[in-house]
Amino acid sequence: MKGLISRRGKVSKPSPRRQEQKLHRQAEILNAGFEVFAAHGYEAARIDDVARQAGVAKGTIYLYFRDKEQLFRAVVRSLVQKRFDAIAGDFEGKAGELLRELLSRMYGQIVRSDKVCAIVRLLIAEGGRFPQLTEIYHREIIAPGMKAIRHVLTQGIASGEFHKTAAVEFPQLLAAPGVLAIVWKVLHGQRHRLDLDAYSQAHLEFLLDSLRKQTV
Amino acid sequence: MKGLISRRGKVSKPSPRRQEQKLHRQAEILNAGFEVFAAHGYEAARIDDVARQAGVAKGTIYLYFRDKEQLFRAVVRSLVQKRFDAIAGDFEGKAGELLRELLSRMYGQIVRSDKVCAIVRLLIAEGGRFPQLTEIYHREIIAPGMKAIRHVLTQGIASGEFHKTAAVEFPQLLAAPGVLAIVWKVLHGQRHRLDLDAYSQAHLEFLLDSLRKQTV
Amino acid sequence: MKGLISRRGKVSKPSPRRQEQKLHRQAEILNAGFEVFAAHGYEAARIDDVARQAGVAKGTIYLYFRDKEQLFRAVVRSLVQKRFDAIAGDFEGKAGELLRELLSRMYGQIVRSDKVCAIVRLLIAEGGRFPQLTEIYHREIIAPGMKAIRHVLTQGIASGEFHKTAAVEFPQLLAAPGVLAIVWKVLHGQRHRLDLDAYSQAHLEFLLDSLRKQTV
Amino acid sequence: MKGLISRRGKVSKPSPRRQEQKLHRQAEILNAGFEVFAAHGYEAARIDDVARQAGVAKGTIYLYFRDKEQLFRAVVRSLVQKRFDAIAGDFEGKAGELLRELLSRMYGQIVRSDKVCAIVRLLIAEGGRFPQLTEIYHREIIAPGMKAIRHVLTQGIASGEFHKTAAVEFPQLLAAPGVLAIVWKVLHGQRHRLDLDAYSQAHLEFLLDSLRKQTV
DNA sequence: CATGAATGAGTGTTCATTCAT
DNA sequence: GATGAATGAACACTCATTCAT
Repeated sequence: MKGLISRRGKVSKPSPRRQEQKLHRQAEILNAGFEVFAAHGYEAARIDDVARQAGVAKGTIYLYFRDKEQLFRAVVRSLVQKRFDAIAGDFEGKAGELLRELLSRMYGQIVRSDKVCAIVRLLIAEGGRFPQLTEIYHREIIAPGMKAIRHVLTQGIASGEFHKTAAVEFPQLLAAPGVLAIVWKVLHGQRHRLDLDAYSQAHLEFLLDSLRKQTV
Repeated sequence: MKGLISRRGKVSKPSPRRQEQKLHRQAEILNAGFEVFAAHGYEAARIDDVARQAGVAKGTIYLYFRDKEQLFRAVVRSLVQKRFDAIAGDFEGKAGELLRELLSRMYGQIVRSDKVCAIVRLLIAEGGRFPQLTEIYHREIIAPGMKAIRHVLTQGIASGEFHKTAAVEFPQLLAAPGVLAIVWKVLHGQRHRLDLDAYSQAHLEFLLDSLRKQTV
Repeated sequence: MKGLISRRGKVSKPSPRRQEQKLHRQAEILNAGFEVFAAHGYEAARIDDVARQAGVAKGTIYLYFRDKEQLFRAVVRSLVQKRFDAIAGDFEGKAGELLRELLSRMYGQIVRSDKVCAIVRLLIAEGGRFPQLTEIYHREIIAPGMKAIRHVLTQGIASGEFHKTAAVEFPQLLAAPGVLAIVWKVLHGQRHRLDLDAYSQAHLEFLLDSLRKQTV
Repeated sequence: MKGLISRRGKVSKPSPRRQEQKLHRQAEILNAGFEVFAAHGYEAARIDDVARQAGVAKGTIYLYFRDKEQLFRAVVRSLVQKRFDAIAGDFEGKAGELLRELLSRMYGQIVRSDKVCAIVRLLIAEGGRFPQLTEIYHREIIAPGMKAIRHVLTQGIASGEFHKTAAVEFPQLLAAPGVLAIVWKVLHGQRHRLDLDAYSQAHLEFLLDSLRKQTV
C-alpha cells in the first residue's frame, strides 16, 4: 500500500506518462550498465560511468537499483530475456536441412553477435560471484538450446537419415564449435580472427560426416 | 665476473642460500597470486590477500613485483610456462590410436584440471585488459595444440585411415568439445556437472564417426 | 546559454546558492591547505590534516583539486593574488618622504606579516620542486616591487634630492634588509627577535645616509 | 666500559685502521646525506638514496645514526663546523679596505657557494622542525659574522673614516644584500641570474656612500 | 523525482626501521 | 661490522553510497 496514498490524501495516480518515462529511464540505465560492465567487468565498472553513459546523475541510479550488485543482476537478467527467442522456432523438413538451419542461426545470431560475446565473457568472468545468474542463463538458454539440438538429432535418427550417435546424450558436442568460436573471439579479438563463414561451413560438413549414415 | 667485487672492495656474496630463498619466496607469491586472482579476478583481488596467502607482509610483494599489474602478468606468464608440456610428446601408431591418445591427454591433463579452468576463466575475464597475455597463451598453447591436431589428421589421411576433412583447415573443430567442457565447468561448476568420462568417450566416438572412412 | 538546457530537456540549475557554497568551500580548503603546508612543508603535509582543518571529509578535497600537488599550487597561487596590492599605490611628494612611505609599507604589511613569512618559507623550501610558482611570485611581486623602488630612486635623482647610485641598477640593495628581516623571523622565530621598529628606523637612516646629496 | 671487553675476554683494541675506516665511512654518509637532504628536503629525502649515494647498504646507515632525524641533525651540524672559518681572520688596515675585504669574502666564499645556498635553503625549510639546528647556526655563524661587521664599523668610526651609523646597532643592514643574493639564487636559480660581480660592487659603493664621512 | 556534493571506508603503494645471515 | 630482505604503519587517492537541495 505504501506510496499509493500521497501525503495529501489524494489517490496517487501513477500517471501513465510518468510510468512510461520511468521505464524508459530504467532501460537506459540498464543499457548503459551493460556497456560499462561488459567493458570493464563488475569490479572495475564505475557507477559514475554508468550514470554518465545513461545521461543521468549518479544518485539517480540509486532510485532504480538498490546498489551496484542489484544493478548488475538486473543488467544480466535483462540480457537473458531478450535473447535467443529466434532459435526457439520449430523446424520442419529433412534432418540435414534442420541441422543446417540450426547452425545458420547459431552462427548468424549468436556467434557473430558482439553483444553475445560480451555477455558470455561477463558470465564467465563474474559467474563465480553470481552463480544465480549463470543458473538463469543455463535454464533459459543452454537447456532449451540442448533440447533443440536433441530434437533435431532424434528426428534425424527416427527418419533414418542419421545413425545412432553419442551426441544425443551430449548435444554439447554439436554446439561446441560455436562455443569455441565465441571464446576465440573473446580471447583473440582482432588479432587472430576466425573466418566464420568458412568455419561454420566446415562445422556443418564435419557434423554431417559424423551423423549421416553411410550412403554407400 | 661483473659484480663479484664491489666498488669498495667488499666481496659481494649473492649467497646461494639467499638466492634460493628468494626464488622460493617469489614462487610462493606467484602461487598465492594465482589463487587470489583466480578466485576474484584482477580488480577484486587484494594485494593484502595475496600477501597473507603467501605468508609474507604486504610490502614484501613489492620487493618482487613493481605493482599489482606486474604481479598479475608474472602470475599468468608463470602458468603458461609450466603447462601443456606433456602434450608436446610425439605420437606413433595408427591415427585412430593417436586420436584416442590426444583426447585422453586433453581431458586428463587439461579439461580435468581445476587450475587450467581457473586460468581460462582468468584469461577470458581479463584478456581485454591484458591482450599480450592472451597472445602468449595463443603462441605457447593454442597454436602448438592446433598443430598437433593437424598432424594427427594429416597422418591419418595419408595412411588412408581418415578421409579428407574440413577439420584440417579448422583443427578447432576437434578440440571444441574440450573447450566447451572447460567453459561448462567454469560456468556451472558444481551445479550441472558434466560426466567427463562419458563425455570424452562420446567425443571420441563422434570424431571417429566423422573422420573414418566408411568401412562398408 | 551553454549548459542551461540539458540533453534530456531538464533545466540545469547551477543554483546560485550552491555555486556560492562551492566557492566558499574551496576557499576554506585553500585556507586550511595554506596552514598545513606552511606548518609542515609540502611532503610532510597530510591531506587528512587539511581536510580536518577545513572541516570536510578527505574525499571532499579531491572534488576541488585533482591531487595534492594541484592543491598546493592552488594554495600558493591564491596567496600571491591577494598580496601586495597596497604597495602598488602611487607615491607623491619628496623622494625622502616617498622612501619613508615605501619602507613603512614594506615593514608594516610585508615583513611584519606572519603570513608573508610563511609564504616566503614555503617558496624557498619548495621552490625547487615547483619552479613555476616562484616564477609567478617573481612576476607578480618581486618585479613590481623593484620597479617601485627604482621609480622612487630615479624621481629622487631627477629632483636633485638623491645623488646617482648603483642602487638604480640593483634596487635589491634597498629592499635587502627587509628580506633579511623576513629570513631572520623565519629562522630565529621567537628566540632572537629583531626589534622591527628600531630596525626599520635604522634601515631608513642608513638608506638616506647613502642616497642623500651631501648637504655640507 | 661497554664494548671494551670482547666476548673472548681479550682487551678490544679499536684498531686504528678500523677506527679510521669508520670515520671515513661516516663522513661519506654525511656527505651523501647532505646531497640528498639538500636536493629534496627532510621529508622527501629517502634513506635509500643516501645509502646508494654513500655506497653502503641501507642498514649500514643505522649503524652510524640512530634514525633519519639523527642523521639529518648530524648532517647539518657537520656543515656548520667546516664553514666560515676563513671569515674569522682578523683584518688590518683602513676601514674602507676592511669593508671591501669583508664583502669580498662574503660574496666569494658564501654567496657564490652552491653548498651554502643549499644549507640556507635547508635551514629555512626545516628550521621549524629543528630549532636547535638554526640555533647552532646562529651561534656559530651569524653571531660571529655580526661581530665582525660591528668590529669593522666601530674601527672605522674610531679612526674617523666612518661617521656614526645605526648599522652598529644592526650589522644586519650591511650583510642584508648578501642574504638577499642567496635567497635570490635559491628562489630564482637559473632563470633570473644576478650578476654577482656587478651586484657586489654596487653593494660596496652603496655601503661606502652611506658610511663615509662627507669628504667635502 | 532528480541531482551532484559530500562522505569515509578501503586499496595500492611507499619507506623508515629491524634483523637474520 | 655490513648487508639487504622483510616488515607494517602510514598515506594519497578512489568510489559506492547517502542526502540536502
